[in-house]
Amino acid sequence: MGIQRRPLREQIREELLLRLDRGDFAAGKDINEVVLAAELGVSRTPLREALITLAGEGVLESNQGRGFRFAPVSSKEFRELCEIVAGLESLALELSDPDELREMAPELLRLARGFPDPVAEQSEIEWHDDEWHDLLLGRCPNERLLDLVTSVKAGMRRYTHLIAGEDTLLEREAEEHCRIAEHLRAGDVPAATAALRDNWISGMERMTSRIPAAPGTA
Amino acid sequence: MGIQRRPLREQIREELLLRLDRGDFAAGKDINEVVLAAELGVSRTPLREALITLAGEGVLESNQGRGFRFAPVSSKEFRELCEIVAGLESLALELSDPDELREMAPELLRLARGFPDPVAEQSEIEWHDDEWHDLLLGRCPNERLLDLVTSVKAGMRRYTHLIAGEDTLLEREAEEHCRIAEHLRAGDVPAATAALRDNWISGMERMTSRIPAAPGTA
DNA sequence: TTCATGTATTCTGTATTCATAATTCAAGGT
DNA sequence: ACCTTGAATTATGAATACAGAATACATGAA
Repeated sequence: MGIQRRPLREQIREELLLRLDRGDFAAGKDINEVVLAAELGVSRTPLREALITLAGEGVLESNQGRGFRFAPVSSKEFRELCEIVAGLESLALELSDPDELREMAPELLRLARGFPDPVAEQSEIEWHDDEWHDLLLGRCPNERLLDLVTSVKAGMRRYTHLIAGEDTLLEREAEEHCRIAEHLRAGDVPAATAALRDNWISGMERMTSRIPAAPGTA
Repeated sequence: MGIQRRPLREQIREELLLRLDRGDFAAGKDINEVVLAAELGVSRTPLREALITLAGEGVLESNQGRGFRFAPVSSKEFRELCEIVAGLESLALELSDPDELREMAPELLRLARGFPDPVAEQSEIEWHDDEWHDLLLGRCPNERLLDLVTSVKAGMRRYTHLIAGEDTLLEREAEEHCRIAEHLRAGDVPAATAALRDNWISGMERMTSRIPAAPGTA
């Protein structure tokens, strides 16, 4: 590829999401723009542009005069996000060409089975999960829908690090992925859609207990 | 209410959406930030913040070095947006409390019937339609979902002015709204959901013919 | 001691300035 | 005549500067 020339705001946005994954930011804590800009080696302007973008995606919240903060986690919001993603992903599946889905099923199955690798890195696992879902939706012709899914999932990143080191959760996940892939291989899209919904809803229920109740935990 | 103190970027965003509704902007035409900022009486900074927000919502698109432009309309995108909103609104309906929906049904019916008012203003009609859908979804407990619907609908505003003066379209719309409300009154949420989906899909098909094919029409 | 009030400080929100990429147009060469 | 090339112009992307709101703190009264 040639020299990449992308707006700083996008690079900053990605860097912030990365840091979010690493759990660098205390949720609910105000962001100091000057400090963060200095840390990133950029000026406040593109930083603020990135912050505004993230606020639009629900990753951050902004209050007049008090700037931005990483939105505190709450089981209610997590539930809401899961419901949304479940709806969007199953919609994407319904809009995909059934034949192409069937073609893709073996690959999906292979990926799902190779899930609980020996002792994979945590970040590796999360990436793996994302990749599986991306592959699943890749054939959906509705590009706006795919963008939307990506955007909403960005808002869920605050919750992903909570599953750190939970092997049982991941096994259940892999199991359900297999089931979805099986349905697709059989050409039964409605069943696959239902299984996908279940995947998100049950995942939500498994997670919801480990979300701290009190919002203002310093 | 007290004194309103909101960031300029939000006010600017709304003003731009308003102008979009009025059809002030030629789709596909580049936006000159200096000129527009002067026109609005603000500096480029909050204007750019609003533009970035709108780009995140899909109303605008931005290309490196070439700034922002109102995304050209395309029947493909319109179809995609309709599919998304249909999915999101029916999801919202499914997540609502059936009893509350039934309580609300008479009001919905009343509004739907009062639809094709004598010779209402175009903007009035659009507002009326929005209000009906807002009322329909108002009882959904998933706040994030409602925000998302609002955001996606903002991206559809570029298409609303295309229905100007199409009475038959509006009549069909009112008719379908009645049908949805009837289902809700009967307590049949699945049927209402299906009707809502149909409402969007058929609306899409009715509209799709009047979207100019060529993107670069000055 | 506790609460209220005034002041100082910090940080955001907005404006302005600067640098550089993109576009336009004209001149020269094929 | 047409294409290429380069300078000039224009507009964006980014940095800096400024004004005002929000917060913290200290001082004083009840």
